Amino acid sequence: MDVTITTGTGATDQDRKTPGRPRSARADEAIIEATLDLLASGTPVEALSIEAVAARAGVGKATIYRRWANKEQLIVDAVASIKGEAPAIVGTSVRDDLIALLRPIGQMRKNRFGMIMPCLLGELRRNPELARSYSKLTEPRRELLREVIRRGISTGELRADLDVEVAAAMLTAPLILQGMIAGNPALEGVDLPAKMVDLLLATPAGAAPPPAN
Amino acid sequence: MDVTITTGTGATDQDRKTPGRPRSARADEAIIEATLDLLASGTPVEALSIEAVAARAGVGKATIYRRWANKEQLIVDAVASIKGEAPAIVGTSVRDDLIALLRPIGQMRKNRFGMIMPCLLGELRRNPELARSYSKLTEPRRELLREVIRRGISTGELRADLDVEVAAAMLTAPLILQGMIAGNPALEGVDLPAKMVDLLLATPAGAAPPPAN
Amino acid sequence: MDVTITTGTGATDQDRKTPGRPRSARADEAIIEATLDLLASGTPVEALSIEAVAARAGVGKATIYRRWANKEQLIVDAVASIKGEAPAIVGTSVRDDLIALLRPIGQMRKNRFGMIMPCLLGELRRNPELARSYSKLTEPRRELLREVIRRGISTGELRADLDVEVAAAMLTAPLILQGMIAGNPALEGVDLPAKMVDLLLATPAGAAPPPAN
Amino acid sequence: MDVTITTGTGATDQDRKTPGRPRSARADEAIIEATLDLLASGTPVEALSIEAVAARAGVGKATIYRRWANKEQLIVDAVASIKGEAPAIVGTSVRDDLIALLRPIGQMRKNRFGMIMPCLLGELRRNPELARSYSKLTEPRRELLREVIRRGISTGELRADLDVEVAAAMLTAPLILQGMIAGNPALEGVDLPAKMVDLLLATPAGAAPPPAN
DNA sequence: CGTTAATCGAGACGGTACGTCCTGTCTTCGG
DNA sequence: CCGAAGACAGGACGTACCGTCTCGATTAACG
Repeated sequence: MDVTITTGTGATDQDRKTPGRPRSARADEAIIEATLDLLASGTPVEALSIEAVAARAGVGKATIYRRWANKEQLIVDAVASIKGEAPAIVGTSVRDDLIALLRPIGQMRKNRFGMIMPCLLGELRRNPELARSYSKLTEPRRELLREVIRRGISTGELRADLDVEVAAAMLTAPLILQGMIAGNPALEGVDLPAKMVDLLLATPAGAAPPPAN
Repeated sequence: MDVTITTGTGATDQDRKTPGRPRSARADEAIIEATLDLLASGTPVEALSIEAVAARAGVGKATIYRRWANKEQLIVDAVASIKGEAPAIVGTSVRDDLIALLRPIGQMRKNRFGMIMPCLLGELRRNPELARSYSKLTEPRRELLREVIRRGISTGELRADLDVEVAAAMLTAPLILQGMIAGNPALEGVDLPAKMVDLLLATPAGAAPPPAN
Repeated sequence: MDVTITTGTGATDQDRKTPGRPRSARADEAIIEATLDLLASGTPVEALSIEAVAARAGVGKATIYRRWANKEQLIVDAVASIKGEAPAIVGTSVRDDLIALLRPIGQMRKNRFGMIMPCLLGELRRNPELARSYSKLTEPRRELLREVIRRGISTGELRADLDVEVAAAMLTAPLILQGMIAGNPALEGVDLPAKMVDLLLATPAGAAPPPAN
Repeated sequence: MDVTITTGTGATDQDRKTPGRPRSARADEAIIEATLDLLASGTPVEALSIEAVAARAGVGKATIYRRWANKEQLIVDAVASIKGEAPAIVGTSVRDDLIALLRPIGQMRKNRFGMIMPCLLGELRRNPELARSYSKLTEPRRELLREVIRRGISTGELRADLDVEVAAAMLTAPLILQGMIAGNPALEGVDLPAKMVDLLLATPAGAAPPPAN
């Protein structure tokens, strides 16, 4: 077994042209599109069948299996393809920047990304490689967050004893949990991002602004 | 079709005894036991088949379907039945209590509860009733945590501007995410519970105690 | 008809008083009636389920199993209970008597007995005891037929070289086959009983009557 | 849902080749063979399960359901496939020919065809199309018989007032009944074919040949 | 410019599991 | 003890997908 499953990116390292008919790009698109369609239209991820994807894409099942080794990888690729939305832009105060960065996480529930992700968690748990590939996907946003935190520390806006990674986790995890999973009804009406950021400020919010700068 | 699926709680509405042979308690146990056995022995939740549970429990499939409408509810009931371990006990300082309370959450990864839960998230997301029943399961521990936080605020150990719910979320969510899902490699060696608790102390850990205030 | 439905346990006809509550005759009737109802209303014999009979009779399944060892015996008893119609009466000439005796056999197709019997053939084939009990059921009619044939031979109306059993078989079998099973379309409009009897007359029908008598 | 179940004849309406992988002829054979094996090895027809056929044939259940809409049609096709043995050949006297033609019918009891057929009668009764297809199967033998009878009438060996169809029915029906169903014990040792044929001879067997007539 | 070889759609293949139904047995209750 | 109700273990039903395979028909680039 020495199959080459190109999985999307398909960086054909070398110039060695494969003989025979090349793979149809239209099929790729149609498959991804069909997958997202089905997921968005309510199909639970675990109940998504390759058969249905093939039918909706107007494609033979083998055409899918030729590209993706299994259902999960297809779904991950499909999800990755929608993840391309631009992240938030940076503004004036560190507090505002953090809040702007965090807010969309809490609203995942409402978009199709939030509908799909929780169902992948089980698979992510079992398949570390997949988890890594997913984490690479979200890395840019996380890096952005870390940078803002670092800036906050250096400007004195945030507590000096902050560990950047720990702070990032404390800020994002509650939102992710709230966004993906059922969440705590006691937090329903609360402006969670602001409240959390305030807890990490060097000076309690509402108090005098940080000494200088 | 007017089936009664009793699912565990078995609230005998009234004293009216149901006619016919009563359901066997041994079957109940055998089914739950078989389910946990299979899950603990590596079967991915989504791949757990009623057929296999029935076979291992030495029970007809109908006996399972008579009690649980679907696989997910069976799994939730099964999981609920193992969750009964007593939570941590309270000690001396608020900081130590919090850490003692949080530490086991981060170690879920290693026990079978941590193996099972992530796979249920998708189902929890779609099925609010199920989510509620699950949340009732974890409520005692959450309440304990909230109490300790409240105590910390009143003694002045924790920041006065803490929202109890927000603080609880910030402390638990990172651990849950780290425990259930792959998590951040940058946090691998870190004593997350301690680091997080320290960030919510009124006075940075190691510094002088709060100035009366 | 003196049906003793005890089929199996049998021997209720003694004075030995059984202790406890006696079996309800209403249940017996209801079960038989329900069985015939279901069969007559199109249910294929092989698809008749004890469950359905019990439900329609308003009786527990165990009540049926207590009386009949299995489905086939229940059906046979049920069929036996409708078989009690009086056989034909004997008249003037042997030819007319035979025809009168044979005609109803050909019309079985139209009554519910004809609907039910063919489905029992398979069972009769495998279960000789059952076959014997069925044959006992039809014996009176067959004996009547043999008697008429014997009379015909002695009066000279029928061929002298007739074997009574063989003649009876030749007269009844085509009608049974035609009545129970699909039958030959070429025989659809034909007055089969008359034609067959004529072939066994000593003198061809329409020719001069037998010499003496 | 617009499935085509080809069931044997497979009249390819047009030359238009169906796309996709063609159906495997080996599977066809294996299924039929397994069906006959099971039936011949004692399985009552009504108890024959598709599951068992599939298992013995080494075939998926779907492969069977793709070809036959239900169990009965599968069985009929299976039976049809064994019925192909050449019928008897014609000889010298009409009497001998008839007897040679009839004898195998009475011996059906002993071969697997005789084991299987009675169980199909119920189905034949309910399903006229099926009955027709079965009757087509036996037609060649019946036609042969009719021909011999016609020859017997024209040569004067058989009674002149015979109706061919009626005579055929009288000769075959008793044998079929005796062969398929339990039958009359009084006929057990009798050479039924010979006895019956003799009754239709113009001159009683052993007597002088017909007087020219 | 015809080979050659991998692609395409379609759909059959051997399987597994589904959730329903029925079997024949058992276990309870109330009469 | 009977009758009803209904749970029990078992097993077949017919369906839906799985992941693989085999078709005839396209496509390119290579020779």
